[in-house]
Amino acid sequence: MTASTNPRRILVAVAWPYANGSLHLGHMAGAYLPADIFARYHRLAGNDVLMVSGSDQHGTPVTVRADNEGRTAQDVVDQFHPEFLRYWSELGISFDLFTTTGTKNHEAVVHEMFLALLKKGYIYKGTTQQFFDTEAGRFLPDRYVEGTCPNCGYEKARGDQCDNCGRTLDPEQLLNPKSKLTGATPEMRDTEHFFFKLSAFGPQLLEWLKSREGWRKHVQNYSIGWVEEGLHDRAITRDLEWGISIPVEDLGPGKRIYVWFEAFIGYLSAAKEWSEQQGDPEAWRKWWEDAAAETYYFIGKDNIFFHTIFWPAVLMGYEGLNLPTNVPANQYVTFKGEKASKSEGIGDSVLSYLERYQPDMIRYGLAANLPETSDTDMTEAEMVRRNNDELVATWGNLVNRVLAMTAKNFDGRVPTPGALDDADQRIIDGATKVLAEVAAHIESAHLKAGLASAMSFAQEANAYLSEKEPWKTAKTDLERTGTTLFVALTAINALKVAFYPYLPFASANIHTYLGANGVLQDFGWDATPLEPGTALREAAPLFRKIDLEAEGAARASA
RNA sequence: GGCAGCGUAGCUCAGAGGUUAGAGCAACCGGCUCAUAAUCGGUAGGUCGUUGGUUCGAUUCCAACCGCUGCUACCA
Repeated sequence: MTASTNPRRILVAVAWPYANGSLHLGHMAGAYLPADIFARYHRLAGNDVLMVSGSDQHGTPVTVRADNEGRTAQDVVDQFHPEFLRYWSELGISFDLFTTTGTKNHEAVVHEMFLALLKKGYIYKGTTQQFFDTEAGRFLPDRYVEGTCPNCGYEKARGDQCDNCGRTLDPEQLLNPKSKLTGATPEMRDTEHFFFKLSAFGPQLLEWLKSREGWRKHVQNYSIGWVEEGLHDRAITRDLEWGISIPVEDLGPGKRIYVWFEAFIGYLSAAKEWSEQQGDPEAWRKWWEDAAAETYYFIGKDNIFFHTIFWPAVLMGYEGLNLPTNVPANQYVTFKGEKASKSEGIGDSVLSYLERYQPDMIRYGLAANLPETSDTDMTEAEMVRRNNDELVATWGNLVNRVLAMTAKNFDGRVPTPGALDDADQRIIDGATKVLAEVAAHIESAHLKAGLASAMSFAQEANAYLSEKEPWKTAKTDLERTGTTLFVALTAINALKVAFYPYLPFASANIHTYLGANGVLQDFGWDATPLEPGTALREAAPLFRKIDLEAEGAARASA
């Protein structure tokens, strides 16, 4: 409806989770929820959004779990990929496609890109030395080598780092190195690999990074600092059996493409896969090749290097595909001051939250405290508090009280307003203003601020009701009461849109309660004026108030 | 060790070279009763991590230090 005549094309690229375990709320807050809020806003604003990601099947974490449990890597993937799909469906994370890196399509796209870069001379062959476990018959990643730290003498230092003194290490520095797989003493062997000529892109990357505007400073400064230190070429193949094959024979068997070199190519292959599914195999080009298209990568802070340096360099080398418009990487959510853990408390699997709470409650709790500029701390009690004091009390109650009064005094129909006074007009204007404000915040990836703007207008609307006291005027002046409720309904009608990216389930309900037909998504990012006389539908409270102690008791006795 | 981000009210977080530093919650006082004992108004609460420096003026800029987090190139 408001779909502009010239819709922007927005690619929302979201981190690929390793299919090696359940996700926790920190993952949601770090990447998936922000991406979804951003995507939902842009769709409603009439832009062409393509939101993609998928399970990362490859990489060490998946094989580690498989080894530990005596299963195949594929078996592990087959367990967690469906679980991820459940999160998205139940939490309302609206991917256009959530695929995996195990598809034929992905392999083909990776091969094509590899060969193109090889042909251009950005990929070359080289030899390195690496520890080899003769008992296991395989090369060992640095992490798989354990030994005594040459710096502090700690005996369980890993090949990449000593956990005791924090020193970064090379595995050959370890005294008395042992394989973590078998305990055997590994030997150094030559191994041949392909390298990506990252060093060739330093100046180009630096110029690009310095010219970015609107990026978060921790993302931009960090990236610039890294490039300024000087870029080294990186091996993009590994001595592994699990992963994407190398499209040339040169290296012999037992080698695969490095997981990170192919994972980010997934953003492109997923777009292509989606296009195939749409019956329009060339559709992806509109997001990847048209320079006017915008690309946003939603990731956690640990992935910044890959998205602001490595992937852009690959794209620069390949040529013809869009570089990131912005990479609004988030910091971490900690739980009671500690980094999210998969084993306890709020760091529990997302599913355990979905069992107890409404998805909008979870979305609100996370969105209100997103780690946009620094790590944020969260507890279950704080999420419940926000639900009760903000979501239920301010927003849910506003909707409920206005609809109830309208049902009671106006037979459940939108009243016809009389003359508007200043207070009325302020709210009517505010309804338009809040949509503009929230939009501006979301556009600049200040999602927390967008939510705060919406909530703040809900408070204004509550204050307006206190001032107008429609429950009193209902006894004396029905026209005045009608005007008040009409104005309040107008505010709610706008807020349902403003809150939609954050609370899609509740907004869909409000849309229905307000007597509108069709789905909210088709009405655009504006407040379609309410038609006096429209019949409202029977409403139920939007959010459930939570008594944490009672819930705790129920859970304890369950 | 190096690099980056952060350190602001009891709690969770905003903010900015300059009139009395903000929000929500918690506390206290008052109003209202339409609403999921929800709401509205008000009061109180901070030497803005520490120490120096630049400046007419810094909590905001700079330096050092302390603390937290991440990265440090074969974990991704």
